[in-house]
Amino acid sequence: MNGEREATTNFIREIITADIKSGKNGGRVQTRFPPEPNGYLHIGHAKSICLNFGLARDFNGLCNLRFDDTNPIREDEEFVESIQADVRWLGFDWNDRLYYASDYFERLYDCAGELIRRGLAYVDSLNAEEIRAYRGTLTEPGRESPYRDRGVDENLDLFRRMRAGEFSEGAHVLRARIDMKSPNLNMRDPTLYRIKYAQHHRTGTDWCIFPMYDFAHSLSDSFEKITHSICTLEFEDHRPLYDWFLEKLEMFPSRQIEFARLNLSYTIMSKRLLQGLVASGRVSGWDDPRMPTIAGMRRRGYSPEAIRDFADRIGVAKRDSTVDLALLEHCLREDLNQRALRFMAVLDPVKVVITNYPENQVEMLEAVNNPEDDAAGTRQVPFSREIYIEREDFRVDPPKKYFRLSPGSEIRLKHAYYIRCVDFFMDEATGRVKEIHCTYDPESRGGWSPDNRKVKGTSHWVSVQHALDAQVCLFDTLFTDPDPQARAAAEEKELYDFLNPESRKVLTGCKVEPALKEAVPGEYYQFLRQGYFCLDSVESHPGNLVFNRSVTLRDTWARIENKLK
RNA sequence: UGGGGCGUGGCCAAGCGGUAAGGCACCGGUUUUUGGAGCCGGUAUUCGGAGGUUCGAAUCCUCCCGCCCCAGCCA
Repeated sequence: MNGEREATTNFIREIITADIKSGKNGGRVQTRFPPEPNGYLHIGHAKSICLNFGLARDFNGLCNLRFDDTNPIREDEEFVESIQADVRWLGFDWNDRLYYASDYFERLYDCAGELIRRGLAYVDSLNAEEIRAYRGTLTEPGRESPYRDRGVDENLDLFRRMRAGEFSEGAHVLRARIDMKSPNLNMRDPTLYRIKYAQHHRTGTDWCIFPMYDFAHSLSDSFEKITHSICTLEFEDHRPLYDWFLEKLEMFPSRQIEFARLNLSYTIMSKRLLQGLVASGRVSGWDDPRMPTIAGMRRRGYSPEAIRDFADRIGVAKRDSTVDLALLEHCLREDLNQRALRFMAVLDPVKVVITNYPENQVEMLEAVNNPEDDAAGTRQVPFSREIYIEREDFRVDPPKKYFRLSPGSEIRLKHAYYIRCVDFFMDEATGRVKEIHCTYDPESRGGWSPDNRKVKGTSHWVSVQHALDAQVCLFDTLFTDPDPQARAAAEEKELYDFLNPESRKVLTGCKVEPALKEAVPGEYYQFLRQGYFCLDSVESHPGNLVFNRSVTLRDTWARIENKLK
């Protein structure tokens, strides 16, 4: 990973640095990214991925990929595949260290047995409601289950029979015997195993008992000799339990460290809610370009470099925070500005006839592919008597400071000639401008004039007879409120009430320069003065170009015009 | 009125007793064949509040206030 910005230090790096210095774990650093395969990865996961793999990279360590697949009814193979594809696309490699918690089911079962033998776990036959009632509340201690003092042999037998499928779901659970009076609810005899007759995506029907997160996660980390187990803040209360298992079982002491998950303005990060958008058809799928998912962002035209840079810039801390979407967009623009090939595309075309330009003449003009990168070279763009320019680049009554085309004014056509507006025609029916007549200055070929006169405006354009038709999707934020969840809760409304009806606008009849015929998915393009675009990997087909706008360019004029109002 | 965390500019975030980094956003200027990009400059007398310790506190102590998380056989 070259040219990567140096991430500023953070409390986790300090902990690791101190651990290495003190010789803990022999100076070894090993982390892991442990997704549950029950949905697609989103930008919040990207933060965690960059953190875990980044730490391993920077401290000469390793980072494992481990699927936390202990709940068969929510998990699916589709997600284990998408997750691997997304992590790889982000630029990280787990080599041969791909693990599944389900691969540890036998070992976990043995550890549970050992806990029973040590008198630290028991089979409880209370039902779910009873267990909840016995747990107590935040302010009242819990009560011990009447089954809490079953003997070791009975517990072992019951647990074996749970595994053997002798009981129905909910009949029994295995619980740790810790402290029903603990102020930390997680320590009030937490459930370790529950019975579920469900098809598991990997173990099929081999198992009908499944370990709970706390038990499986702690031990899995230890099995893999994870030195620093990094998770989000809501697991802080689970740490005593995480440590309890490893201590009681005398296992490798992985250390859990918690950091604040990412929140991003104008979107949501909850897997459950994202799933809801997909299921209800409010978006086209997990990879809808408006989704904050890795798949959605990839399809939108985000680069892995931009996302990694973003992850480095937002930092890692324990404070709840919501990062401004503007920072993400900035990271994308900064990356794409360096590498995106420039093209001209007219999204809302209006025809211009250059009345003094010879009919039937076509000349090829040289255009720079990327002013930020000489190596990108140049291309030839066809010019002719009739061209399209952007409708908003012409005003019958130009406002102050407007220096684009208007009756009598002169502008530069990028890479081409200076043109001056001599006439225009309205469409009676729509009241819109139908056609503009201009004259061009033959001396200004290439966009310069011998007399060095200044033209303030430069417009992009496309030759009518050479233009390619294209469809362009313009995206805006998925929600209208920076914090739609909080807003919905505050106003007792539905989250969906704050979906942005303008989050996706489809433009048809756009005119793009002929070179774009060679456009391919996965490439990044800049449409001059408009923004960064990419070919839609799903909708676009040869002869039917569909571009997605990844992010706009900064638009100073829009800002000025807004202020004038 | 249980426990666990967190409070530094609009949004992130360094800072770890020696007198408030950096980024984004914003505002100026400059430059420009993208009103893009670039470049230069500006924006916290102050670190949730109040006391205290100290020659000196965002950093240490005390109290107060605010926000987040926890009562799944979810992760």
